[in-house]
This record gives sequence, structure tokens and C-alpha cells, in this order.
Amino acid sequence: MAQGSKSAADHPPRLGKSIKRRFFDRSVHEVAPDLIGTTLLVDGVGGIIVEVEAYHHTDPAAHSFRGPTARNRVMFGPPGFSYVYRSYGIHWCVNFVCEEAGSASAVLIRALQPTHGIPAMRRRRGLHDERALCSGPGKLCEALGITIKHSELPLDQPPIALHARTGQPEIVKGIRIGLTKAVELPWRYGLKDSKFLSKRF
DNA sequence: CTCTTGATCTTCT
DNA sequence: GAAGATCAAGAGC
Repeated sequence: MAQGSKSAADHPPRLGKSIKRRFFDRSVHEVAPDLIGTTLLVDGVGGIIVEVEAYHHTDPAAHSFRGPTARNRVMFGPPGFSYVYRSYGIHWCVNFVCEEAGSASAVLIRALQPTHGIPAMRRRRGLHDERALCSGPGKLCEALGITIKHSELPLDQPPIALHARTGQPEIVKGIRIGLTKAVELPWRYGLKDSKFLSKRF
């Protein structure tokens, strides 16, 4: 994409068709890479998903590993809903629930390439640099205004919207970020050579 | 560039 | 009472 401060804001890319909840009713390991290149908007503000991580209840690093709790119960429900949690007492992070109810799997959205509502994102983040607006799970929630109020919402209804990618992106894979358990599992997916990742692959 | 540390609080043990 | 799917700033190289 073109560089500089005005290109994306002035000419946001055309959006693909809306993604329905059914998209998430399959293996989290299929959904996660398929989300790369799709566009996430919250009240019209957002961008292209460039980095995600997959979690499953059989995975010691997953919030659902030890069974349902007040916090993670939405992970045990049907696919196609949001799961928002508080991270380190400060940040919010958003996941998309996958697979059939009870499977307790979800995809953590880790980074976006900002395309829509960039002025609003800059205002919320107190930053100008597009590269830093959404290059991490806590950052993108701040930029999109996502809080606990956005948890347990259907992903194909306002204020949330997901749009299909138009081409086939080149996807890279690696180990997940910031974990202390199951550190070695290669369940992080990203858009190859994107400048908007939270960290290089 | 990399490494370290403080901030801040909910959740679960 | 400790841990944690993070971030930003500061120090050192």
C-alpha cells in the first residue's frame, strides 16, 4: 500500500462482502489464517487484520484450558461472538469465538492495518504514526474503542462488521507472543511483510 | 537495535 | 496473594 499520512484516510480500500457468523463454525486453525486480510470495523472504524493467534481448550495457554469461569464463559458458547478480556489490569483484548459450542476455542486479534476512521484512532491513541495505532492487541482495542461492553456480541451485527478479503494474501506462521505456557505452539498467523505487525515473524 | 521495568487490576487459587 | 494472550519509556550497546 501507499505510504504517508494521507493515503489510507483519503482513499479507504473497497470492502469485500460481509462475513457471517457461520464463517467461525469450523476449526480455529482454519479460521485463524483465513482472518488474515479481512477487514474489522467497529462503528465504522478499523482496518485489515494482519496478525492473529489461535487458542483452544486443549491448549495450556488458553483462558478456557481449566474450564468455564465467569470471565471466559462466552468461549464455551456458539461460534461467531466476541470475547473481550482485561489484560494486565490496563488493556482490553478481543477474540473471536470459533467451532461448535463447548469447544472453547477463539482467535485473538493482535494487529490491524488501519484503513477506516484513522483520525478517530489517532485521537483515541494520542498518536499520529499509523504503524503504531493498531500494532498489538491492546493498542487496536484502544484505537477501535473496544471495551468489555463489546464482549459477547455477534460478529455480524452492528456495531461490529467483518468484510471478506478480495485477494489471497501471503500468510506466515510462527510461535505466539508473550506466553509463559505452551510457548512453542506455532499458532500465530500474519500477513507476510506487513509493516503493521506487533512484532516481526 | 535489545533488554528491563513500572503501571494497574481482574481473575482465580 | 500471585499471575498475567500488554504497553511505553528509559537505559545500554
